[in-house]
Amino acid sequence: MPELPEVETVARQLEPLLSGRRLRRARLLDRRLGTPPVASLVGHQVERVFRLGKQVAFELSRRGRPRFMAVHLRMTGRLIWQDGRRRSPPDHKHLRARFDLDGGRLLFFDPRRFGTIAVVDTPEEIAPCGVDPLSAELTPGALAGLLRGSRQAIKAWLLRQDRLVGLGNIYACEILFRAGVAPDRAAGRLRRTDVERLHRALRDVLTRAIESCGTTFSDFQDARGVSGSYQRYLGVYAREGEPCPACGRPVRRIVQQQRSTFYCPGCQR
DNA sequence: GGGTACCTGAAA
DNA sequence: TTTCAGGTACCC
Repeated sequence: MPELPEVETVARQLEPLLSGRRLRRARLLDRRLGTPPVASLVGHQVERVFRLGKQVAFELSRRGRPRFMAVHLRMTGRLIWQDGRRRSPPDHKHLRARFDLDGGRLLFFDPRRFGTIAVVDTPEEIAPCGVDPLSAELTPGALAGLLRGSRQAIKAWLLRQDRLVGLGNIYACEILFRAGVAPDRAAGRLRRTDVERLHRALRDVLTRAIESCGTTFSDFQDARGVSGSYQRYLGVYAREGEPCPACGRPVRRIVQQQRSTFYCPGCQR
């Protein structure tokens, strides 16, 4: 569940569940995670949970000194809060890290093992360098400035985390569809009206997706896990051959950077 | 910039 | 058996 809306959803759900609880034990269960000093956070209290780019960030503190843990879900990571009274699930398959807090535990599952965990002293050390598409900073003019001079295809450009943070394959496709911009257009060649439509589409699609708690394909549900409903609104993603919801022409799939791009050749120019 | 690699599981 | 997957680090 790993693009901006899904990460935002996870952070919002965890925030009230974890805030104020003290960390009692922290265990990494997969060598691939390396050796972030999670044990040094034991005894700290969770102050807040928030999204930073595509990462779920935890601010913890002890005696007024803040520290931060950042979890990147990558492709298949999931963070699940489990109430203290409930027993651990019998199926601990893919459990990669476990954090015991007062009254419950935070479990990190990750089948593909691409996820990462970092422990740092300041949020700047976590922060990816791009602009958050939902921040007030990203005006249409600012977006035009970022795009200027780029010869990259706009679809590939939207995936660059050093320009905008948080977009992935699903939302890059959906945003271009909403904006009516063809995915192979050169990013720096978009006209002013294209940039304005792109800016609006960024806001509209992401805001709506967050309201829907993100997109979920595999439809498992868990007590406190996340299952979104934005897939209901997807216009083109994973809809190759189906009629475009706007014009009825079949949705087309192409490959850019070894990844699928879905678009409507009628609506996107 | 674009290709390749990193992992595992589900679906074709 | 092969292909595909919501991500990104690292190679030329």
